[in-house]
Amino acid sequence: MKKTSLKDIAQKAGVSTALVSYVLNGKEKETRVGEVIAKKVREIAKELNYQPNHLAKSLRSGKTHTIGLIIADISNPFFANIARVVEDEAKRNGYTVIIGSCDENADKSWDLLNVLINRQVDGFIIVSCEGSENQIQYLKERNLPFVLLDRHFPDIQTDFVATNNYKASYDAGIHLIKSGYERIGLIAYKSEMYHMVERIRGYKYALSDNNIEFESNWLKEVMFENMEQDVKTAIDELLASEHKVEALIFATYGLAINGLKYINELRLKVPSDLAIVSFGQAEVFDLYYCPITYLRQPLELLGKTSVEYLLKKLKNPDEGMKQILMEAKLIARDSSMAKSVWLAE
Amino acid sequence: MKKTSLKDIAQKAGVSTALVSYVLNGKEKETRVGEVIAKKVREIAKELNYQPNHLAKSLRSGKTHTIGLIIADISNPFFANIARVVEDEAKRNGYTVIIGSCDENADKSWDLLNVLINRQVDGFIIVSCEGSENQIQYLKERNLPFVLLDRHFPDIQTDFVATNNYKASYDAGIHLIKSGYERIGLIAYKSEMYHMVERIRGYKYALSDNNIEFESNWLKEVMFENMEQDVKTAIDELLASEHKVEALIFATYGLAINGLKYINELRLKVPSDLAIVSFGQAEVFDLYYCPITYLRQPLELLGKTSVEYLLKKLKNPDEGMKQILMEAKLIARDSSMAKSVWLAE
DNA sequence: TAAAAATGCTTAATCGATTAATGAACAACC
DNA sequence: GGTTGTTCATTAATCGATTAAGCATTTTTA
Repeated sequence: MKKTSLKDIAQKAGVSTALVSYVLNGKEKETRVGEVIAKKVREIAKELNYQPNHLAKSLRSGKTHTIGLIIADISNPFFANIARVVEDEAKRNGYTVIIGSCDENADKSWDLLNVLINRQVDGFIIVSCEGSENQIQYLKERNLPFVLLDRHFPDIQTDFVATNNYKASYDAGIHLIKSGYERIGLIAYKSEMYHMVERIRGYKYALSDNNIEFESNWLKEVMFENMEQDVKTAIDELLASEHKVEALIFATYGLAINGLKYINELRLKVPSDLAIVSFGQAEVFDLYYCPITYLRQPLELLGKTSVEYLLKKLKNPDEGMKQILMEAKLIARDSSMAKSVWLAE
Repeated sequence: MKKTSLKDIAQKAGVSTALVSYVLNGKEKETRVGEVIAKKVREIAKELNYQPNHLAKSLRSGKTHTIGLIIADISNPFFANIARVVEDEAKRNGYTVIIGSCDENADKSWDLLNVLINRQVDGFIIVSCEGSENQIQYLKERNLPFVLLDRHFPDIQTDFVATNNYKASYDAGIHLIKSGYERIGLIAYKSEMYHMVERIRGYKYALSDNNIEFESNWLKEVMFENMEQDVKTAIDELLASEHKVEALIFATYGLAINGLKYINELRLKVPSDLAIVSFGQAEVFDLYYCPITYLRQPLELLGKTSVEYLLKKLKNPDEGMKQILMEAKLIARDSSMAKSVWLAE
């Protein structure tokens, strides 16, 4: 049995499809449809359980009520959760989301973008990956609406909703220093992405603002593609006796996971052998034998705001540019316990 | 600048849109298009960077090349990963996936289903939640193609791809018994879902096959909605002196997370105070101070196979029913270490 | 009372692609 | 020369909904 269409209703009511369309779109007033017949049409529509055909509507209107969400790495629970928030918020507004993960790969991101453009999504929310600046430029040139989420490019003027990574990282450093640690390392990705650059900058400033001279071998930048091995090497080096660090900041969730695994292997005790603060958030941090201090980003708010701004742009293409930085919150746990506390034990 | 359409090409080539359509769909032979003009059309199409309009195609053909994926709980990393696999596999076949999580809520699942039907997805892959049998029946009645993934209903004849939960659970029990544990508890959900019933059944049979008499207070069935508190109570009861268990199986990832948190709180040592085996898989299990033994389900294969079968059904609606059970693999780690080993330490 | 305005509904084009049916031009055959 | 066949291309309907324009009526206005 086929779906009921406007035509079916029109036939049954003995009127034209135009009239049915007017009634069901609440345009009876403007188009002067008779009350009696309007009521009849509505009844028949209900009776036949009429559901408008999205495709036909979209074809006509050019609007699909669909948002394309491109995520740099969906296996990261932070992103997975943000995807969920975006999906929920979009649904609340009558939009459907098509999600794609590019796995930090610009080529894959480009493919995804094309699939989504082809599907005629109305707009994009994008967590960019390294080397995808050209894609953002492309969207700008083609005048396709989008909002960057969590990551942005300072050299490209775009809307974005992101975390203040400088501040977050600075806070992490300050927190460790206040807890009595001085030799503090940072494991980050080797990347030119702005969020990473900012995390490194914040860390350095936290040190220098507290008269701790930054030592270049406290900073380890590892390759995403070779993370597991690189993190091990980095930790080995950070713990080599000459410049042994007593605390360590992980610039991402993935780095923390790999780092903690290795720290376990080495049978190092957190925080007495090595204090830890990490970006990202996940159940692991709670469950670790010594719960991990982490920077909680305003996940819900980031996701919701990005949807909100995108939808605003869709409604009004001339909407002004929005560039929002939100603050992360440091959640202090035992992994960065004040040095004095465990020294006393 | 608007997208180029068939019409634009037709105009530029001085032919009808029909001819252009034939050429670009590779039907030149059947429809006897002249070679010269065919070449010309192809060149113009390339020059104008023609991309067919999905909406128009879909409207005409009734096929959207889209799959609806309904997941019971996307915050569970097992499901998140399976969603990824499904998405990748679908993309490889030219299909786009629309994902929705119903958060184990049948009403939400129903809403999702309707959104997706409305979007005219070609078919569904569904990880069902409790109380959604009627939805499956509905799909059957309306003759909408679908494949159940990971969970299925024994009373409804459908295609499905799932894990042999009985066997997995049985294996978990056997493994613990072989490791020297006898008083073994199970924390599961209170649920009539078949996968849960099977997990309980497997556990019981493992005991009875080894002449261990099952004690009813070894089995704790908790409410999904009140998991955190219920798990604590369950563990408290399982450890109450009269019927203290020495090993514990968690029937799901979520239960394990909550359980392990509480076990940490209680400062119990795994495995000497309590040995652990869990369903699910996630980085947490590796990272726990005592790595957790778990049942690895064939995630990739489950996802891929479900897509494969669904696509087969889409191509040929009369395709026979497929009901596949795959085996989980027990990954032994320290949390279920042989009793003799830690007794000796 | 004739022109203007309001009322209630229909026609037909449109979005972009597909495809059955048809047609025109020319060659081949008896 | 008329019939049949082949080749190459066009016409027009269709998918389902939207909407500007148009067409009868009836009512109002001058």
